[in-house]
Amino acid sequence: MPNKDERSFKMSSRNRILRLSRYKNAVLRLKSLNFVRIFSDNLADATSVTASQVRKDFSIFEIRGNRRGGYNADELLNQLNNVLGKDKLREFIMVGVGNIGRALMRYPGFARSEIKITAGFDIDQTKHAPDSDMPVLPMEELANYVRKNKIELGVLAVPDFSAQEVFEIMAKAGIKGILNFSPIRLHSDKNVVVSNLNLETEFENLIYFVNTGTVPAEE
Amino acid sequence: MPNKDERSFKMSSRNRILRLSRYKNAVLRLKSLNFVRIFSDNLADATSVTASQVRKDFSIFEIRGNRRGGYNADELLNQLNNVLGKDKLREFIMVGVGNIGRALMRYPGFARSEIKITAGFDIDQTKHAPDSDMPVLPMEELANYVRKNKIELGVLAVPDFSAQEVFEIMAKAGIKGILNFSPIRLHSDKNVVVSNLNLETEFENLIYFVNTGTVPAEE
DNA sequence: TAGATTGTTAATCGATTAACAATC
DNA sequence: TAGATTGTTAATCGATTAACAATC
Repeated sequence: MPNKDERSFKMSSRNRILRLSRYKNAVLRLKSLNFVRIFSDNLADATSVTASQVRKDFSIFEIRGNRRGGYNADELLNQLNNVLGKDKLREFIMVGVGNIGRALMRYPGFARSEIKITAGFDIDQTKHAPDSDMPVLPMEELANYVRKNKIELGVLAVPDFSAQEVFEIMAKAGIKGILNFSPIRLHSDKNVVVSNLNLETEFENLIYFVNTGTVPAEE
Repeated sequence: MPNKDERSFKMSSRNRILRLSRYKNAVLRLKSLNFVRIFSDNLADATSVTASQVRKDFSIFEIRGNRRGGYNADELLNQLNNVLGKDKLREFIMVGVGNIGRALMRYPGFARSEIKITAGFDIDQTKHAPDSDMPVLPMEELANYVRKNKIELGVLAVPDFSAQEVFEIMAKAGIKGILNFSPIRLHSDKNVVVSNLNLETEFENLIYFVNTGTVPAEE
């Protein structure tokens, strides 16, 4: 839990949070161009939304600017990072060290961010590497590792036939949020938030819009 | 282009198409349980939407059932596959054969589907493997390969600093649809459909919903 | 036929946008 | 101060849901 008040948590749609991530990325880019003040119009242009939408989103998270002076770039970045939980390091375990799992463990894009995958778990003992600096451990050690290291987040990247079973192992171990790359759609109960990312579905979506010659709405 | 009439193409939202993919996956599962007739209520349960939503989605794509008898499982699967372009093999090139690119090239989930990555391209010559059955070729050969093999679709998985440049190479070569895994948001012009999938953003989204203890709406 | 389910229309809900008063 | 931009309210738009007549 971040240090902010419970009051500041708003029930928000997935799309709104996705936009906040994009604003954050745009602010990073504008800052690298030495912007000190950023206007809602700047962010609107950079992320292809309306300026009204930007101000509305900010307003919902009580991100306040300066009438006439826009938003201070540093402050804005801080506030967005705060909402997105980038105020401190977030540690993940990777469950399933196959193609996708291994790729994510090595993904350099996380290096600059506050996201870190600290260990992998797999049933295949040929993949085990307990002494690596990013260790791969047997599934049996998952619960213990999660407890000892106070891990709350995990990525699930196992084949379809074991997804449900592995989900339950993770939930039982106390994992609170799972990013699910398996092709099985998992349903979150009260205790675990699940975010499903189905690769085949993403490909199918692109194929549809290419076939029809239409353009999908911006996410 | 699929064999269907232009008239049958509806301008549709990304979310609607994502739901069609899910219905399709649910139908596959129900068929494997020997279902012959499928009701809108069955799909509603299986995909966590309302039965009204299912019928509305079908109605928009002129997928017709039988009053009283629901939808014939085989017919329904066919019609959904048709809309989603799974009526024939779709060939992709992979541009950027790093962690993510390689993982997708080897992803077994595509084997059963009508999605195939036929070749990879990379500037790093240590990655080149022109004689492999899934060849990795130099970037210089991309345009030629695309033309010769009539490729329309591609995955972009290069680092941020080269994303824009590589996008333009792909567009110029005649690629019509790009699934973009790079952290740079690309914008589609009239000629190329771009679908952006930002991994960091997906992680941030999960983190937000775990932190706030709220549950994201079903996509 | 009687009963159940579709297909579609109308009602509702939520998200986006426009407009503008507040104010820096 | 005059002018420009925010923050918020009201209007619009689009997507979801409810309801029910059509019909198998």
